[in-house]
Amino acid sequence: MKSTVTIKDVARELGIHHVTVSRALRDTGSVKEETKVLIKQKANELGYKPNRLAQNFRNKRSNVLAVVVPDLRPYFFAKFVSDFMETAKDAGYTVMIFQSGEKPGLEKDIIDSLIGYRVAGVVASVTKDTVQASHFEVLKEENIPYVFFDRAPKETLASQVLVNNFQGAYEAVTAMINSGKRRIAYISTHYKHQIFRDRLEGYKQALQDNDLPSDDELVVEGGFFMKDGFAHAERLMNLEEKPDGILAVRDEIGIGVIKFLKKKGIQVPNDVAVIGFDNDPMGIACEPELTTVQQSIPLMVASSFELLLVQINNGSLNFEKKIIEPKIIYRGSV
Amino acid sequence: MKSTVTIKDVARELGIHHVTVSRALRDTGSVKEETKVLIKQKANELGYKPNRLAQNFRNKRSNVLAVVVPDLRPYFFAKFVSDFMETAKDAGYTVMIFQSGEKPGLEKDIIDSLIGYRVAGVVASVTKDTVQASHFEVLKEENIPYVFFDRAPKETLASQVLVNNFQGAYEAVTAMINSGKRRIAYISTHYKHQIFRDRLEGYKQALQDNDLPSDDELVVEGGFFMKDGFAHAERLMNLEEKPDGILAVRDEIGIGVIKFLKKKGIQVPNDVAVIGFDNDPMGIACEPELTTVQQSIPLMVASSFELLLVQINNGSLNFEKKIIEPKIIYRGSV
DNA sequence: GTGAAAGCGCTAACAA
DNA sequence: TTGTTAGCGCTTTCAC
Repeated sequence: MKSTVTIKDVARELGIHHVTVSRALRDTGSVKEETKVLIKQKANELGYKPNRLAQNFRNKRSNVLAVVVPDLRPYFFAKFVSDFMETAKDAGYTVMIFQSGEKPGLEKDIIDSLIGYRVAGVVASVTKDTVQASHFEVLKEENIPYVFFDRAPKETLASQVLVNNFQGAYEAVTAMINSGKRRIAYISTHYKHQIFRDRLEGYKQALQDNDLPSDDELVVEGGFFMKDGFAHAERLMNLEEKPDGILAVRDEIGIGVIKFLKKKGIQVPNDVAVIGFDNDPMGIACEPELTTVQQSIPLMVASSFELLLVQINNGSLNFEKKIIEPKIIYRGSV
Repeated sequence: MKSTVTIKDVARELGIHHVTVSRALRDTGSVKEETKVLIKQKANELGYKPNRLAQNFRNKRSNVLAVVVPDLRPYFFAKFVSDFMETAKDAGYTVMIFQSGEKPGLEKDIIDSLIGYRVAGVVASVTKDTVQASHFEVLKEENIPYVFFDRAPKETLASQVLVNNFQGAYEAVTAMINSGKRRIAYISTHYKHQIFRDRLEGYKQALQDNDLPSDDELVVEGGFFMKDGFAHAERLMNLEEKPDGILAVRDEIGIGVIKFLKKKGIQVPNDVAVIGFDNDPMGIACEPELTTVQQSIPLMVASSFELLLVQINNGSLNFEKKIIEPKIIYRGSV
């Protein structure tokens, strides 16, 4: 049971001072090339692993980045986190992930604990009920930079990477109109959050620009999953005047819609067109394959990371807003 | 720009010793109830956040658990990690996640860095090419407990939570036989890893127990995604003697198979039955819905966590093997 | 019940 | 180029 090796152990073995070892291992200060080689060799031989806890503690800041998402399971977040981790790793950072479970209270606790870990920076997508940014302000006090992606609080002076949701919805609705649809519905999850409202606005604007009336009974909200899409579709198709196109705020909901329509023998896209958001691979599993509004995750990751790194390196917080333009992926449902 | 608050700040404000503050905040040792209340109040007022870096450093061990998975994106891993994080959080642990990208070399680097963070424990599912457990042994030297889940190295003396893959495949094949299928194929990802081999064995055994011949050309391997399932299905259906049932090693592959069959106008399950593994919600998106072999993730999480915690609390490593029995979720593809 | 002392492993700053 | 000193914030041990 060999106990943990420290720089002092390495130093003792070599009959030198542990500070020299520290310098050599980090390629800092000046150490004779010869001793440096010797040190690295010996460190390796003894199986020395730097104690990050001590390092980070001493440096008053860790090399850990925190990512806070509502839920890790949806493909969009899983993919973002996965890609972000790769990017961070390549830059020498380790990532801690936190799930707020869409609960603002939990989100606040997470932020508080993040401070305890003296993370180097935070990337967050807030819960759908997070309107205020107040619980993020403590990060500012601690001088910990943070960047919002995809979902940001309504008013915040932090950097953010957002998707042009208005445009995404606008184009999706326009695509359906272009393929001859005239009565288009919108299924949202809760409206509270800006991104869902932006989509709603884009939807309405597209109708208006095409001289199509907007009908409140075609705008429904609530839920997150296939079953919710299924239920909403049922309600919509029971309307006096049925829709001939449905925009779903998430692919999963869109798939639920398609499943309902098919069950009722309604043709997709001939009778009713469907478009979702997120480019979830699940959309390829369904039949017909779901047309979707894609938000480039690699681009969002790159931007988020960049905006964060600038702040970390400058040691100052700043405010920059980056808008990602969405793109419609045409498949079979429109 | 208020600088960080430490226990000394709290102590000074109250005119007491910082050690007393430390004790009060952790409810350790004996502190007069009255002062304790005062201390907590003041700490809260000043916005004191314990410096975890210092705490963990001083304690020589962090309250961080590491989870190492090949890839965070597949639903199985995303869900496991998500659930595991919840369980860990409730027990006061924070989680660091790492992706090995199915690369054993990277996996080794991850383990090494984990030691630097003095994590309290590690839960890992190894890459499909990890056969030896040698790079995990360093954890043993550092007395860091670890548990394998789902995929473990071939020979290891660490605790593990595995699924009875033999049984899962056996039952899946039996189910197809019971519904009248006689010529059943198996699409695997690589064979290297034990879990995929176990499934192969279960497949073969089921054939044998039903006096059905085993035909090598019905066993194919390679790939991970829908497109791979699609391609394999194409090859299988071009055979002289076509299969009437296909067992896919992953749901995504199974869905690819179904997509191919439907494209060719082959009826599922009437002409060909399909069963996958993982209970990926994606399987519900496809039509017909995919019958699948489910491995209870909540059970795996609970077991993994428990096996890990026992070791952490005992301060000793031990070896326990927990087998989770799979369950077939019947949907429409068989 | 509270305080004083010591030290975890590391690195910045200064000295030689 | 190398060594010495000091201290990060916290907790354990021992003394009062």
